[in-house]
Amino acid sequence: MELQEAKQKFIEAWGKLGSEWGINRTMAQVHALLLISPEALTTEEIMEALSISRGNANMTLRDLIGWGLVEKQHKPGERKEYFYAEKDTWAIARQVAQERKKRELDPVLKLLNELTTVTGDEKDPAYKTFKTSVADINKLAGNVNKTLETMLKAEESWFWGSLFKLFK
Amino acid sequence: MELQEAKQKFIEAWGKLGSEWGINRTMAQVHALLLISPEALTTEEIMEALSISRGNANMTLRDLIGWGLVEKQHKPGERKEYFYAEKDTWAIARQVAQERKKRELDPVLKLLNELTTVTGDEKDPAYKTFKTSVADINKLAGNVNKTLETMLKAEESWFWGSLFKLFK
DNA sequence: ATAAACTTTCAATAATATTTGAAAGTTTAA
DNA sequence: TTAAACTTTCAAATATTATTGAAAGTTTAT
Repeated sequence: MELQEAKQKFIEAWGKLGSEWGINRTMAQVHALLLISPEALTTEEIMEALSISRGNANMTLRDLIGWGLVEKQHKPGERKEYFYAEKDTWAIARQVAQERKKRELDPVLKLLNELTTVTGDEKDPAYKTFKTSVADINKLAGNVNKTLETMLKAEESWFWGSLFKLFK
Repeated sequence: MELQEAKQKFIEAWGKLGSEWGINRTMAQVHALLLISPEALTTEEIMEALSISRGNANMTLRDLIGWGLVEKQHKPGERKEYFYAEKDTWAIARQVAQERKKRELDPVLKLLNELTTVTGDEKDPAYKTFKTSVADINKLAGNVNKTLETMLKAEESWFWGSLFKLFK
């Protein structure tokens, strides 16, 4: 396969994967483009490469910066802003995990904890089932949370190394 | 908090979480409703409880069955179909992980492997960066894949027990 | 102060995803 | 068979989300 075709497919696949996981397709594609680019790119170049508008490129880049996946760069003597993506995959994974934990898991955990205080009639099956289900989900969410927290602190080698030792 | 309000909030939160992770909001809500219901429910009851149309209820239930999260039940002497959700949270987590792995991770892994065979000029920075990035992502995806496979086989107690020992 | 170079905003538009509801299909009982 | 009870389908309508592009805003150099 030629580089040009491979790039194309990679960007497409990354975009699809992103959209399947609730991440804007364009955002994933811009990220993919920057990931495989050795140099930082300008807004113009990104617009051109992905055929998107200036407004879209601007907002998407801002979001990516918000996720901690991309940073602005300035070249001496130039007015233009350049955008560069973190290339360390483990760092990317941690960053995404951290953001989604903060934005989505934490609020749910908070609510689940509140829901465990629900009052009702112990004889009522609806009440009992509700309590059990919520308690159960709460426990799993707590476990996921702890695992993520460990992962966020961990070095890649330590994390996978330990996991593999565990899983033989 | 009263049971009625708590149910409401739970269904809402589950729907929101689902939509943030690329799962249709209604599907997540129907799942939530069944999760906290001690009895199997009919299509009518689900339509009523969530104010959704018959067509929507029918399709959503079919999808949930496709995900292995809900099953049909029949009561003797009745024509109506009843729907019941698996209540074991660990089983749900495994089921979801398995489906998403099959539908989304596996195809990406396949593509990534193909992309590692890209040909090009070793002196070309674009080529080198592409190869490195893809190889790196491929490795991480492989690790995630192996971990999921282990998780799919694992018993809950063993899985989290081991994880906690590991993470002290 | 002015203008060129560049970035940001956001109302309008387009694209995508979800939902409806009525008709068609199926199954069961008599 | 017939009809009632129930389920499924899918084209059309609606709702949601993403994108455009031109105007407004900002910064820098002269």
